Amino acid sequence: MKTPNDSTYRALNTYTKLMRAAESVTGRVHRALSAPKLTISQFGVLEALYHKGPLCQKDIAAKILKSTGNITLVIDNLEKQGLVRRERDSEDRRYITIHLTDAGAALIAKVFADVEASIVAEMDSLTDSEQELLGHLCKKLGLKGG
Amino acid sequence: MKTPNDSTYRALNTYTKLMRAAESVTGRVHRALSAPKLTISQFGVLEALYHKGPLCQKDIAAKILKSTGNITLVIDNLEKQGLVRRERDSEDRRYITIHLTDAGAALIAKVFADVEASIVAEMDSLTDSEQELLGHLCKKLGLKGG
DNA sequence: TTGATATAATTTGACATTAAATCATATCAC
DNA sequence: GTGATATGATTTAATGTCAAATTATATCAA
Repeated sequence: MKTPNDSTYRALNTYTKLMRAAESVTGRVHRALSAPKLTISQFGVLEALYHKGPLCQKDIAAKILKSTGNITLVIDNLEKQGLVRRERDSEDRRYITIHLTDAGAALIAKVFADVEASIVAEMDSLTDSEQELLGHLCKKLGLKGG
Repeated sequence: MKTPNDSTYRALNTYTKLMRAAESVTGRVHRALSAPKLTISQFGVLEALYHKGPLCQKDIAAKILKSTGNITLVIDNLEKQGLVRRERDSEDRRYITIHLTDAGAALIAKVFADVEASIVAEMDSLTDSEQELLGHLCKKLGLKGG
């Protein structure tokens, strides 16, 4: 027989497991960032530029789900390390386009490959069909609020 | 036929969906913390004290997976708000035991109930058996590294 | 007892994060 | 053109985060 308490218990339990799995997996995947001394946000910015080409800061912020004020600082730090450069748009001077430097491109190519390999290794504890199923359930869950 | 690329694609895809689901659900659950103006860490500390009783800072750090240096600051801010108080252990003066104040206990009881209700609401987009399945897959995934 | 070692908490320095305010530039309505 | 409004980037203030160094206290070994 199903009671409200059963449902509550099940929901809380599932939520906890989802969070633990996500933290545990990201924790291990992010180890690939420690050697090159990249923060997660820095990696996110480099990866966005690597896969999408030069972007303005607002678009980068939207891509990695951070505030624009934050991006300013993250770009500052990447620029200090010579991994990206800023270029003011001559058409609309409100925009600044961020480009990977050669060093930045080389670094992110290497690091992204490492991260990718590490994700594949993590997912290896599930069979193909389990992965499909997990993906399906996660999608259903994430869609809820929009 | 299965190729390495299929596997890689599937793994990356599953990983992305897992991360998006986790972020999306936590994002919505954590809205319950914005009205009482609690940060996630502050909530974690109050919740630990609420469910486990008074704890020393080292134990709190272990419980919410943060560094002890971090806990010092979070407790400072909670103390300023009158939600917790520090008490130096008279047996072993290296320890400081953190207690909820009456105000802190009242606040966390209310906020925890809200968070709990919001988790249940989130999980409502999955059936009971889907929740069981998701929990099972997450557990299997999280266990990988220890 | 004294010295080495261990442990809990704090401090420091660097970076991240957001919200809100501000600055510079662009665009739209008139 | 001028003024109102919108938009991209920056700054600021408050908090969080870690790693590493430091401080205070305790314990163990000789």
